Amino acid sequence: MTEPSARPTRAQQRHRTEERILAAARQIFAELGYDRTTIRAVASAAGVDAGLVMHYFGSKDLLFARAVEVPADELPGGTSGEVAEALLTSLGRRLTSEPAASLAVLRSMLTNADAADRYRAAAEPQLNQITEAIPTPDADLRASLLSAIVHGVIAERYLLRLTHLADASPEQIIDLLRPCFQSLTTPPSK
Amino acid sequence: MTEPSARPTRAQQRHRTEERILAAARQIFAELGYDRTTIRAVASAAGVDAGLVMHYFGSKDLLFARAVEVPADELPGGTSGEVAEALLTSLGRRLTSEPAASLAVLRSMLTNADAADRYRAAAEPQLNQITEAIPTPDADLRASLLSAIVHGVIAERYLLRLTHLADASPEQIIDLLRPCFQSLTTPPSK
DNA sequence: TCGTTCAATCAACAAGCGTTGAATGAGAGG
DNA sequence: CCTCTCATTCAACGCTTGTTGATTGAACGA
Repeated sequence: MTEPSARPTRAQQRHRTEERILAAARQIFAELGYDRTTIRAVASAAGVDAGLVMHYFGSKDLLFARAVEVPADELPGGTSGEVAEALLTSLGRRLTSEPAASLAVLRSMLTNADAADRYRAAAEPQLNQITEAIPTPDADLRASLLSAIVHGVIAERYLLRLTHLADASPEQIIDLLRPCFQSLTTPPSK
Repeated sequence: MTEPSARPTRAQQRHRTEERILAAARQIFAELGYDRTTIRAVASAAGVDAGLVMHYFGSKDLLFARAVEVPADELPGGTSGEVAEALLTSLGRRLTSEPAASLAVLRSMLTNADAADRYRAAAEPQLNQITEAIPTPDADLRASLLSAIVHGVIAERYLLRLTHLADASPEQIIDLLRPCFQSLTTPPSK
């Protein structure tokens, strides 16, 4: 008979503390980027000692890796038009909720090689999916442009906080971008 | 009679050294971003002592400010179609030559508040120019999206080096983006 | 020519960083 | 109850960083 809110077992305690550290790490990495985030700051935000963070995660790099690992959301393939619409709804999801983990990657991407690799790794299957759906020889370039647009919009909305982009509703942004995505996924009509 | 290649005067010598430091700073800031760039690395790349960099520029922040100050290139106003085309040629210019100064800003933007302000300050007049040319109530959002696209493409080409984007010719990229820019600068036709 | 200026170097500081190893003290297991 | 485990803390290390002040020596002005 395990009482519901009894004293936690050791394994539970460890797991809770790890999660608390990871949550703090995600938030601070997202706010400050990799370089400016210190292990001491993460530890103090999680209410533990810096040594404990090292003891649990091994190094700052490994902590970053654990903090930002996230299941890449699936992007179903299909015709070019379907992929365009799927990309738009995926963008809409990322414009509605604000996942600290992917913001941490996005902010650290330009200065941390590991974050850049992680970004590429997360982007690659999506890029391939898009590429296959576009029936033109320059499909890979078109897919890369789509990716650049998505991440440019997210970066300027959440990280740079350009006012007009930060205030707009996701639907408004998506509606404005729909013709762009359609023209990039569709071969020249003539 | 000032011989052409005589021993340089003191003022000349100082100016040359300052320029050498600034060039090194631009390159290293562009490669590594603000945080990872050290004054010692800049000094050594310029072939001088780190103390001299401080003596000339006062602080790392001021050095960064001097290194990335750049005359904002003019963007002539006009009809919405003209602005779209002007934006495209401006993008083409930035995809052809590779100005280290603006890459330094771009790379440091997400982690250095000064770089972010600088980016905003450089983008604002262009944004206004674009906004005025678009005859819709959501003109400012459209302008912000155009800016996000431009910088997203540049970032993924030069900083992240996504292969398909890095290899493509500027003309190819511009041709693919033209419909996007036209749809964003033009009110819904129906 | 003499004193001043100033470009340039050198050595050092204080602070902050990631990281380590020993110490503590409370749970787990027999 | 005794022992082992392990979550957690603490103090310290070696290093790098931005920044400073003294110092040198050559160009400059009178």
